[in-house]
Amino acid sequence: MTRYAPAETEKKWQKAWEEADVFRAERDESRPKYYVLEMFPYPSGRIHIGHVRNYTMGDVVARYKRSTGHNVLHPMGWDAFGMPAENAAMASGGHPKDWTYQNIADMRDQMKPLGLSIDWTREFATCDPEYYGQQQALFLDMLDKGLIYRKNAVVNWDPVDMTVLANEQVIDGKGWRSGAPVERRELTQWFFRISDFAEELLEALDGLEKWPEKVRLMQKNWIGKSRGLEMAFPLTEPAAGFDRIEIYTTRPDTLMGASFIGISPDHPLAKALEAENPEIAEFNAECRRMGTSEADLEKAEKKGFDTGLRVRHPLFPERELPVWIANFILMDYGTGAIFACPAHDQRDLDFARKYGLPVIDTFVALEDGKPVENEAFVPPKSEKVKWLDHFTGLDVATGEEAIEATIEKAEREGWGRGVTRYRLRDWGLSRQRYWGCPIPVVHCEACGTVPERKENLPVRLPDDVSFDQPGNPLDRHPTWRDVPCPKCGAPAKRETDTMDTFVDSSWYYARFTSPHADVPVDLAEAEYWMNVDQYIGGIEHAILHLLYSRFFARAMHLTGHLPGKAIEPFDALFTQGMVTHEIYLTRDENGRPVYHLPEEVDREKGVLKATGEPVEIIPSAKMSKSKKNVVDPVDIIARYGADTVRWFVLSDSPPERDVEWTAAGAEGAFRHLGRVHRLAHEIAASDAPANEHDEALERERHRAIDDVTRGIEGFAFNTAIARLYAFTNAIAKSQAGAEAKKRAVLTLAQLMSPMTPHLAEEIWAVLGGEGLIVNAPWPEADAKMLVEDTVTLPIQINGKRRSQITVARDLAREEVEKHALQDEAVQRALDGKAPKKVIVVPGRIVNVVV
RNA sequence: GCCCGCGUGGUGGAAUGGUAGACACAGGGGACUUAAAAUCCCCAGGCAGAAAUGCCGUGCCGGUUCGAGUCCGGCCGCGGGUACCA
Repeated sequence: MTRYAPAETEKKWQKAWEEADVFRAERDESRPKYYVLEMFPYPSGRIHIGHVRNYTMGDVVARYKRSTGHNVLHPMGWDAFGMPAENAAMASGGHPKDWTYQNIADMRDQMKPLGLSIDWTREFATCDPEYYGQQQALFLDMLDKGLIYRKNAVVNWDPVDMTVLANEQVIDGKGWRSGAPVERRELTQWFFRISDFAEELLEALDGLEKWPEKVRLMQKNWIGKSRGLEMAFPLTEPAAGFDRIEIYTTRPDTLMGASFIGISPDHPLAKALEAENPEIAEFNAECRRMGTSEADLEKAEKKGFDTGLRVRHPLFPERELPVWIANFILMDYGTGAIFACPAHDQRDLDFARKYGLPVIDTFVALEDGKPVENEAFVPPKSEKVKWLDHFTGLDVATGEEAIEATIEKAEREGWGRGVTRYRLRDWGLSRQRYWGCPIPVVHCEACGTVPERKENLPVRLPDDVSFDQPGNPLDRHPTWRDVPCPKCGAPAKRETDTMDTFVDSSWYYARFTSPHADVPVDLAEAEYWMNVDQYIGGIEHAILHLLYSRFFARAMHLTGHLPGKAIEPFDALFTQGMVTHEIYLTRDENGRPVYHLPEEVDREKGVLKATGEPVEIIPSAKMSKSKKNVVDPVDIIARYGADTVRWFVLSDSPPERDVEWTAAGAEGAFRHLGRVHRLAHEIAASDAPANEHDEALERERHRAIDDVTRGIEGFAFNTAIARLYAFTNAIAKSQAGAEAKKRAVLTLAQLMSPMTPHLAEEIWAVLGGEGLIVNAPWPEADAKMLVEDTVTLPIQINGKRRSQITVARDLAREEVEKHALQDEAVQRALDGKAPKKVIVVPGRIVNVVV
């Protein structure tokens, strides 16, 4: 008998699929289509176990849908622009392009042995000029439609390297290479008007029924619709050309608790005051000496500066409030100015206590309402509270009621307007980097900003660049940068910023429907293939990538590049958990982390093998190359074969949950597949006659079909596999005849085929299945074979399981109760008394309360 | 800080509000073998007990319910996102 030898058989079946060209997807109106897509990878150079998990899940869905008669589109490509390629070029002197294409070749070589049912004829990389040229065409059409505009925005500026840093490159407020404290600096940048779509993107979330609730909730909160009041506080004396400060608040009901006005260091008034007051200039400069990330700003120590200016409270003209510049107020939200109500906002309270500002209660709890001391009183807006002499006359009311009453009063009296605002900001797409899609515009002194002509697309990245100095090499590339104006022909300069890589990944799913078209998307193909029926990817993309894609699909529709049906491009979304692994780090002389590979660390002693230096161990974190905690699955594939790895990653954990990676257990998966292989050969050689055990095995076969099918449909791959273990055990133990066993093993092979396609083909061939299993229709369970005549019910006494009874499946409730009360354990517990209550849940449980 | 998740045996995990620990991994015992490997069989949450069985047990505290791992409230811990990592 042949041993299970995946190294040989997996290649053989991959060749058979290739020769039959089974995974090529062609438009075919006569068959229902199914488009399954996994989030495409960044070509870091090595696949990691998270990729394997992601693509195996997608492959299970793709293969299952194929066998249920669908015309399946299952493509693969590369999210190939981005910072790591430039970092590699800076570190080792190569070119981002060479690095990227080499990585793609390497990763493709690592992926192919997995036997994924991918239509490789549709493969592309976002750094292919054929792709990014079409992206430039989309940009021009969107610019023409008014979906894109320019404005100033802040970036992280490294004053030593004289370059813009990504948030990731700012560590503890310092540039990652120079170590210099970063500054916030304003640049003119391109923006998508995504905030114009805030309401629509919010409302459409309700229709995404096949998306996880948590993702919809995250997006809802991110869009952040709020109802509030816009109003102005007049300055007691005009200053720096301002006579008032416009604020926006979602809690106008607490206006009488206002204790000061806070403005952002980037507020126009704050900037104007810098010219007059060197102390303010210094304070603002200090505030700007930090990164731009929201997390950093919010977590930074709260600091303020009293401008000395005063405003008059519009409702209580006798009250004057001081105007402070505060580092925690963001210019991007609202108007960049707030009124602070320390009694009902913890951050305001901390600030007030620090600077000795008043704390004025506006409401207290209904029961034992006490004034605020060191903890702000912030009940839910829907909770009734006792108002203290409220200006609307309310006494006991909820926050919501008080807000509405305040807005109504403000509008009636003319000192404020109720407005709806969104937290969502426009999407800045400019990046001051080389390795991205060039923004196809030219800046002309006479004509201003001029779009490139479409016939000149793609605007190709120049190859002759170097990364031996910091900054964007496009800025110092005269023959690429200096071009004639497309409009007037005068000397002009190309835009040297490139696009955010999120733009690349916001439409690749549409490009896959016609990857070689000479327009961005062939509408006939998109009409057939869109939408993506099942999208699969990491939960870390729950907001940005998915929200940008939803916006971009709408923008593409408005510019005629997608049919209206595709404005929500992903019908169903599954967010897989991340594969995590320990991180090992030491610190350099400046306290900055230095990461180490697992093999460099003595895990037992917690030290570096080479130096004996102690390492910090972070127990669990997302795998990332920069943190050096990526585990390479290639060795395991080489050792056990693709089917074992596929089986193992699916069986190991529920797909939506994060998993700490450990290879322990892969061996067991391999042994099991070997067992299935052996079982198939034994049964193929058997001629045991039909007998009385056949029916039981046949019933088990139908139950397995039913359970596994439901497991796959519901993304419960781990339990589907547990069921397949049980089915295998049942076949092995069964004494049924050879025919019944053959039927069972053929079904086992089919049920396993989405997970372990090579082994399934092998078994199918051994047992004389017709053609390739990949082309065989999915087995169907006979409902009649699934029902049992009797059912065993647990009996609880006072909610604790004490006994059980076996009764006919359809026995009446009263009869079940009667039987249960006869039970010995129940009799003992009752001790002759009548039960207080008996609960019978038919088919499930009996609970006797004594 | 804010938003969203997650927390169950030695380990991965299972469980429409209804028998907590399915199915595995690691482990222990046994069969086969000269031996080993491979394979097959059995055991296995904790405590007490020879056993029957009893008590305890799903991060912690409280609540709803005949019944809570599951629902609600409050904590603790961990993870993701936080708009220039992808």
